[in-house]
Amino acid sequence: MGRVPCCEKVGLKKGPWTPEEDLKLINYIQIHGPGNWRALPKNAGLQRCGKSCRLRWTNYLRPDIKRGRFSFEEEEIIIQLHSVMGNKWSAIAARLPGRTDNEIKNYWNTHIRKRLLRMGIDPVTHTQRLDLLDMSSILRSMIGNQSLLNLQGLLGAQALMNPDLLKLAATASLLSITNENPDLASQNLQVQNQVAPQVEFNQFQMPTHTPNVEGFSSSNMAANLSCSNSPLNSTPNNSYLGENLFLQQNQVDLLENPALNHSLNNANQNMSYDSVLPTPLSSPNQLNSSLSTHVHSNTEEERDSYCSDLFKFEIPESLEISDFFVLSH
DNA sequence: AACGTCCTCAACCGCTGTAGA
DNA sequence: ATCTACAGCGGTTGAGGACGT
Repeated sequence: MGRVPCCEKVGLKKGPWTPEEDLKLINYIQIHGPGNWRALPKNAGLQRCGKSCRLRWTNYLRPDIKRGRFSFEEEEIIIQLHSVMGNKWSAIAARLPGRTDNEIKNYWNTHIRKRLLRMGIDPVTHTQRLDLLDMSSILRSMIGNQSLLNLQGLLGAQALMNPDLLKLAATASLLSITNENPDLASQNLQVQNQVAPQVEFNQFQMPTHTPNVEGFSSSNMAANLSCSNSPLNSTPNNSYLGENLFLQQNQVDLLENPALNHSLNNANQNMSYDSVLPTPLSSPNQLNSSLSTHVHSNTEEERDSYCSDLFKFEIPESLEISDFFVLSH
C-alpha cells in the first residue's frame, strides 16, 4: 500500500543542524517536553521533519548524553554485549548510560570492528578467523608435541578446516612419531583411521554438542584460540584444535587466572541470561574479569596487543543458547 | 601549497513494531 | 480485522577534517 512519508520533502531542510536550529529545538522541548514529533517542527518554528528533530534530540541534544571518547570500561561492555547480542545497538546502549545507539554503532564500526579484524577476530562471531590461522605453526607445534591428543584434536577440528589440510596435519603428526615411538604411532594410526575416512569423503560434521547456530557455531572452540601475538600462543596447549583444545586451554586458564576462574564459577552457578550480561550497577567484568588487567592500555596499538583474554571467556555449556535468540530476535 | 586518499560520525533512509481508531 | 500514524531500530551515506605524498 505504501507508507506515507513522515514529512513532505519539499521545503524542509536536510543536513547538518545549525546552532540556531538546535536552540529552537532545545527551547521547545524544555517547555513542552519531547514527543509528538510530527507536530513539533511546526510548533517550534523549524523547517525540519519530525523524524529529523527526534534524531537530533535523542542522538545529540539530550542533556544526559555523555560526549567524548569511550572509556576502556565502556569498550569492554560493548564488546561483551555485542558478542552476546550482536548488532542490537539500542539494547547495548541501554546498558551504557549516556551513550546512544548511534554513537555505539559508529564507534563499533570505526574502531572496535577494525581492531578485531586486524587481530584476526571475526567481529560478527567474535571468534578467531580460522582461515587466517597459520597452518604451518599448527603443524610445527603438533610435531613438537607428539601426543595422541594432537590427532584426537583433529577430530574436532575437521569440522572447521579444510579436510585436505587436516589430512596433511594428521599424516605429519603420524610420521613425526613413527620413528621415535612405534607403539604410540600404532595408537595414533588407529585414531587416524577414524579421521581419514571422513576426511577422504569430505564429510562435514559439526562436533556433536556444539550448537550450530549463527553466531555461536563452534564458538566454544574458536573463542579459546588466542590471537597470534598473545604470549599464550607459544604454549603447547594452544597448538591443539578442537574440543581437546577447548578443555585443556580452559584448564590452563583456570589454573593461571583466578579472576577468570571466579567469573566462570559465577557463570556456571547462574545459568540465566541476565547472569551473563553486565549491568551498569555491577562490575562490567563478570564474564572475563581478566580483561581489565590487559586491555587497559593507553593507545590503540596497546589495545591491539592485548587481545587474547578478551575473547577467552566461556559461555557455559548448560546455558540455553535459545535464550539468547529469544531475546535478540 | 596543492592534491588525493582515508577516516570519522552526524544525519538520513527504509523498514518494523505497536497502539489506537 | 484492517488501516494509519508514530516511534524506534539498524544500515548506509556523505560532508568535512586529518593525513600522506
